[in-house]
Amino acid sequence: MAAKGDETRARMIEATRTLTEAKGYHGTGLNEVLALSGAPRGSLYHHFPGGKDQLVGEALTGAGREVDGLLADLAEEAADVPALVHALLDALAERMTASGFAKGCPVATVALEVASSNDALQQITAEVYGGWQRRLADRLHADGREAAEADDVATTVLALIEGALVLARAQRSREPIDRVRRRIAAVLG
Amino acid sequence: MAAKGDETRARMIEATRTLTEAKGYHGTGLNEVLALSGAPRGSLYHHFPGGKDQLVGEALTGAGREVDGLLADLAEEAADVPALVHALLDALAERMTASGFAKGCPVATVALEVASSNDALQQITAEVYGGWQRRLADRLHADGREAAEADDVATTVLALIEGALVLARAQRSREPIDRVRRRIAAVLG
DNA sequence: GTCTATACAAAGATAGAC
DNA sequence: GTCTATCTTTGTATAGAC
Repeated sequence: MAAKGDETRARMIEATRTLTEAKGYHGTGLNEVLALSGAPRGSLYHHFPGGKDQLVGEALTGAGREVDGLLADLAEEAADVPALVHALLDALAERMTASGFAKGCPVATVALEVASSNDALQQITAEVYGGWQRRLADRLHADGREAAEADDVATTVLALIEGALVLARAQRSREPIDRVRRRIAAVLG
Repeated sequence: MAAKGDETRARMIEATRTLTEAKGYHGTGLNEVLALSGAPRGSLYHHFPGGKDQLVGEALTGAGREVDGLLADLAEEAADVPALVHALLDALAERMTASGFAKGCPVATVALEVASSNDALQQITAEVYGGWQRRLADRLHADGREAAEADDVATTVLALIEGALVLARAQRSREPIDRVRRRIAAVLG
């Protein structure tokens, strides 16, 4: 059975995911994390001796794994890659509007903040994006694309999604996502 | 002739642009801005009575105007939109690598941080992106695209560029930009 | 009106009680 | 081993000297 400390630990990571997705690494205070998770102050460095970086790092890898699982599911269900991307964009747009434009890509905000100033976290964001890209490239390759082109297309699709999330959140509108969605067929042509 | 205070003011905005592009709104301290710009401590609230938000706001609008000017120049020089985007991606990739992956999109990092928590700055980032989108849509329309499609394509191109910059900075590699660049013809087809 | 010194709050991290 | 209280630093903002 799961110990109580493990639940607390999980709640702290979940709170960190929510807060860093909306406001980034520097915008998320550990006090906020404790308040949102309901965890007591002293538990923080007990569960995360590496401090804030460890906590945010685990939040990033957790979000990365979750999206990767979603991608794997969609890759299995969808008839083709356009259908996969359509379903993904719908899910992301819904999640974003439901959160009042607080939720977009769970790693992008932190990724941009740490890219040139925090090696440990930069490496984690790089690996998360690399995993998603590979998942898309594999499906494109399975559908008959040559490997090098599958890599180019997968990165392009991922960039398109990430960019649409940036624009949608910046403009507080799902329209950029919908516009990009209408052009997916052309992008994958 | 320009007063000395105006130069100091301009240097503070420039320093803010550099720092917020790399580390975001919350990651940029006013002490850092003062250190990088060489401005004295007391000048800050003299030149920017609105404090940090005014300073960052002016940095964002300045960066927006500068990129808009670049877009206008490229729109005039380039033979077609693919050539325009190629030139833009080349310039952005060069700028990014030359800065050690500190420079990507000058507004994206802040845009993601403030989207759901700072109304004044969110509005500025929304307007900056809106201006860039319009600039691209106008050129597409001038090239013969129907207006609604020009909007869709312009937003798609902008999203693609923004996403490529996110991935490139996260992975500290210009390869995502190069991969996207190779797919531009297909996207605009 | 330009700058130095400082106030006040919040950050991250730790020490020690239980 | 779980939590309370505190320590140090850094953040933004302001007051007052010149």
